[in-house]
Amino acid sequence: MPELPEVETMCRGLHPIIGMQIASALCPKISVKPCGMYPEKGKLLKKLVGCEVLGIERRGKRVVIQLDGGNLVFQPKMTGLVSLTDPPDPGHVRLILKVQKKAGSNRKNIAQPEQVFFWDRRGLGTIALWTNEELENHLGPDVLGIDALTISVSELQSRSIKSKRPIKVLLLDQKVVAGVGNLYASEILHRIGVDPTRGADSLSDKEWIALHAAMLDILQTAIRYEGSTLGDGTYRNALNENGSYQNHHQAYDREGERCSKCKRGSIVRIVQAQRATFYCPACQR
DNA sequence: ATTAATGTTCAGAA
DNA sequence: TTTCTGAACATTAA
Repeated sequence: MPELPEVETMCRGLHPIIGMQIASALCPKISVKPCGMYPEKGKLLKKLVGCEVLGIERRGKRVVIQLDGGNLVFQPKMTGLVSLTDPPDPGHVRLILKVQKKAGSNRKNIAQPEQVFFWDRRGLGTIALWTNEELENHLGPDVLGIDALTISVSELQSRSIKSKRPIKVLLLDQKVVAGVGNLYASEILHRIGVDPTRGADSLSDKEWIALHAAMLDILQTAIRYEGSTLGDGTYRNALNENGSYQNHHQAYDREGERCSKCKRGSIVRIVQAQRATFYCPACQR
């Protein structure tokens, strides 16, 4: 399920490895197909060994481990998980990095992690080692940005306003704004009472302002709750605990339930661009 | 036993 | 140029 809040939570959980060194890198033998890697597996693993972890950063829905040998970029897609604790099961671990204190480091022995793993049940996720330039080339403007520097209303509006695509579908386009996922797109539009099927070009200035504010508020709130752990429970925070924002969803996965906002309509499920959308036809116009 | 659905995104076609 | 479709993959529920 990794959307922005879940990826942000993963990144925060990785901070203890900053300053440490990669002692070894391996792909465990598993019965399912290996996940996508760039460069190809052998080269990638070799390049990682000996690198020092300089920092951790979220870019859109990607986890970036900054190394002195490049940026190690994980794209969790549907079911990926980057963590220091135990994976949900051993059969879908795609990469293990053993980490150690750097020689000569004077770091105290405060909960030194021993390994980082990338677990991905479906295996749609990817791992890439990119230069700074390659990383920048793959970036869209982030919803929350570095150090919570957010995209502005005018920037959001100018990037969207010419499009006739349904507003819900447009919010999922990572080239327009990076970080909004399927679940949170439904929540955002429900909050501001806008019908997800409306063309992006039909929104008023006032609605763009509301959309922008709701987007930031919902995503930041979801980060505080460490994301949403859905049905199959694959997503966990750094301590291997479930997120809790799923308890605050107003629309997503609430088909048939009474709308919490208007108390009149009930939530319906439709399909847009082959993805589920949940909304209240009574109050989202 | 099939089929549909699941958090994402990319290439290629329309 | 923009927008839509299918594919990548594993698993569970209907």
